[in-house]
Amino acid sequence: MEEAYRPAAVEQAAQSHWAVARSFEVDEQSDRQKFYCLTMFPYPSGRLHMGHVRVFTISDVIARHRRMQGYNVLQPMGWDAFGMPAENAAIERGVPPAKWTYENIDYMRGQLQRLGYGYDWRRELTTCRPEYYRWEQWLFTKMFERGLVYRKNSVVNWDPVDQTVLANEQVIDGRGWRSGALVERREIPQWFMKITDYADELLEALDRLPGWPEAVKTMQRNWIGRSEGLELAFDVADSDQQLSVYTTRPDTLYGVTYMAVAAEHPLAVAAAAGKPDIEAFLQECRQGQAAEAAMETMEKKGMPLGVDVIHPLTGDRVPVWVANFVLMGYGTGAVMAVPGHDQRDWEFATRYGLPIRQVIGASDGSTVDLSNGAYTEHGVLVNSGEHDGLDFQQAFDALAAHFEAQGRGRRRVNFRLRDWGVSRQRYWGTPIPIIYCDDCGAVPVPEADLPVRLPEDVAVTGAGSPLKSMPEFVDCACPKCGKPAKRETDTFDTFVESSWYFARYACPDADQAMLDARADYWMPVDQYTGGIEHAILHLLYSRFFQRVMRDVGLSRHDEPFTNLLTQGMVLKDGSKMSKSRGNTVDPQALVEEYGADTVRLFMMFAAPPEQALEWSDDGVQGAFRFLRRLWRQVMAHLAAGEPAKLDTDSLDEPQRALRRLTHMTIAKVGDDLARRHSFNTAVAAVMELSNAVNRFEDTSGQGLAVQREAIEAMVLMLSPIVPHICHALWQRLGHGDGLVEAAWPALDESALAQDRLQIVVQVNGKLRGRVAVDADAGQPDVLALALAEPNVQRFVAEQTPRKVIYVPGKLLNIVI
RNA sequence: GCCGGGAUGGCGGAACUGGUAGACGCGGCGGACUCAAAAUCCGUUGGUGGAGACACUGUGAGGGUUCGAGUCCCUCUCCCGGCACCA
Repeated sequence: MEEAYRPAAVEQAAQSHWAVARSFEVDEQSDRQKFYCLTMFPYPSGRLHMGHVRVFTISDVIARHRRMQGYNVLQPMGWDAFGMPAENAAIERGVPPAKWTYENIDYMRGQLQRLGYGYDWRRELTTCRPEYYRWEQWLFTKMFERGLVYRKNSVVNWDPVDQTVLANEQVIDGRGWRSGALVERREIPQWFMKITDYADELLEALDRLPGWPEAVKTMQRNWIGRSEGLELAFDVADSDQQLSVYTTRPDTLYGVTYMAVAAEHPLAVAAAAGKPDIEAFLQECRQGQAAEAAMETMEKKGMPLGVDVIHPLTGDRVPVWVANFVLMGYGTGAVMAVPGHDQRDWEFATRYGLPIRQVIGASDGSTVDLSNGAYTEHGVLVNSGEHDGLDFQQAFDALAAHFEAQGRGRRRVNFRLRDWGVSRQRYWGTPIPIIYCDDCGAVPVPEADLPVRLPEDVAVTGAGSPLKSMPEFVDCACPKCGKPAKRETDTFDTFVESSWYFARYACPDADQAMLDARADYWMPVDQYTGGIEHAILHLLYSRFFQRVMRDVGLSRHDEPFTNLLTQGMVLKDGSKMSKSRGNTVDPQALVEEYGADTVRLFMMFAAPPEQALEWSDDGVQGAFRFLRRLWRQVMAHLAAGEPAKLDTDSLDEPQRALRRLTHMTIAKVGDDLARRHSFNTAVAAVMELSNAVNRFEDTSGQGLAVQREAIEAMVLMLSPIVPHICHALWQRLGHGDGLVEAAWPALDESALAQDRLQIVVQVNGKLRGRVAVDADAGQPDVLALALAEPNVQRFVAEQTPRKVIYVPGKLLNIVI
């Protein structure tokens, strides 16, 4: 009786072997090349979901494959442990966020271990622990010293009923999720990090990241949004004030027919004094949410302020409007409107009956029609006085020089990228290490007093941060003058923790410094894997922090991640599987029913990693069936008798054919795993080899030898994906417990040689037949054979080929 | 609204550099084994026509380039992700 496949026992045995042998614990003492394989660490939401299983399995497959190729592989795991869900759980269930978080971590760690991922658990990081966050507090104080952080007002979603700041996702249809109150925009003072100081470097370095997907680099380029333009001051009529604007289209200056300012702009605020209708409009502009998507999609509205500016070239009076789509936080909070040549300005002008003036003509002299929309191409200036006839660049240069000489304007490079606001009015985060003193202002907490510990035993109510009502936290002495002072109660954006954790894994226990020499050994990350949803924010902040760490002398690297794989989301019912949407599928039940290997195999086989994967319960069965078939196949092979020693010179044609497939599969799977990250096709290729071995019934000595080679290659090639069953099969094949240390199977190029090839024959590009030819046949031989094919004859008939296209070894196309 | 991506059988997907569309798997259908079922094994499976050989047709829609287009170009539709406080 054959031994049956029992996943629970097989997986338990393999995992305890790895644990006892400390297979995945690595250090810097190695003569092998290092390979740092990392996934974006999870938020401990309670249970693993399918998105986690997908990304961790991808990374584990890459890590295990690299090990087999001889690299010294580091694969760590940790917890992005601060964040809103812990506070929400606290509000709903009364559990303190710390307790909830630590319990989730313990549960999820067990789930990860059950899935058999090859992590060095000695390096586990938990960002809500003071040993971790003290170093980001420390880095913040270093940035403070260097002038890389500052405080300014910025806008938040304000819930006027709960008297609290809301996250964008807590605003539903413009109302607070708990109170139902209409959300308002409110400005409060917040801390910012000067990521814009690095804008140029962050942009240019993208050109030197060949290991990143183009889509991600394009998104980051557009996000940084470098532009060259002109900053220009308009004089306010009947006043000594000026109104400054930034424009990338100074060539359209003669087409300005109105100006638009933000509701918070001083000019608007001043104009509202004593004018109830303007005041009412400004009030209306404060309604609504802070999210940019909301601002961009809302109805464009405005109102004249009754103030004019003087056009700097024509001297005409130009009316100033206040408009709800102009944001005080961007640029100067004011724009010059050119409705003839800017689509948004055109729509606004059309709505309010403002004049639309053409000042740009088509370069080819064709007529420009402004009745259905703006003409936004670069063209030639018209109706522009002495500047008529200039092209975009000539006009730009002429006007810039003119206004620079006048002192009224200057050329400026502008970025769409804004400084990173890191203040959050929440409890469950890293305390911002600042003390406010009436005399000394904002003072960073001295290094000796770090970390500023977050009190963990608190009651969270949902109405503001509990820190504010904790005198033992707030009240302190000014580090400079010693007078009574108040501690900052805001905490960091949780993106701060995830902007440097990758480096800390190298030296998680360092207690004298944020990073030590071990980080230089392991960094940069060789392969970083995570969700495409992080393409901009997390990845850009991490690139910024890596440079800050470099500039304060902690690292010698510019970029944190050499190669990036952005895996698609696991969707259910067409949208992202996430805790907040409540549409998760629990992998635990599947692991219990089929085992970790089945779940891993299914995730890798169901879709290519970059693509979104629409979840379906079908298919898991198929993965399980394949593993059972594989198991039986090995058992049947072992029962068939002892193979002879493989003698490649004495093989017959079927034996050579199986051997060719074995080595073709080794080449393909190696390439699929390392270069293409195409795990689904790697699995498919091994399945094909398995099917071929099943059909191969030769039990002679050499027949069994060729089978043995195929089967051992299959077990080795599948081992990164389904390591437990392969560990057990490798044992049964007589290799002991050593699979985890085994090398990737060697490719025998000589096995790939073929002496006959199949050539596809087309007539006028349509498939009409196939011919078998000698491997060294040339086009004339192939053409002669092709013309002899009856079906090809039918279509060629008496006609003379006009053209023959031959793709050597593949295809012949006869054009008639 | 802006930026990025996607769409291929009943389903997940394959086709890597413009060269055989549908590999591999799921599901379906037919059969073997079984008292029966499950499991397993064998065969078959895009659509239409045909006994068959084979032909026509087919990769979201419409157009184009090419000997040849799922792949390249243009226009459009729908879906997904991001938009700075979800992580």
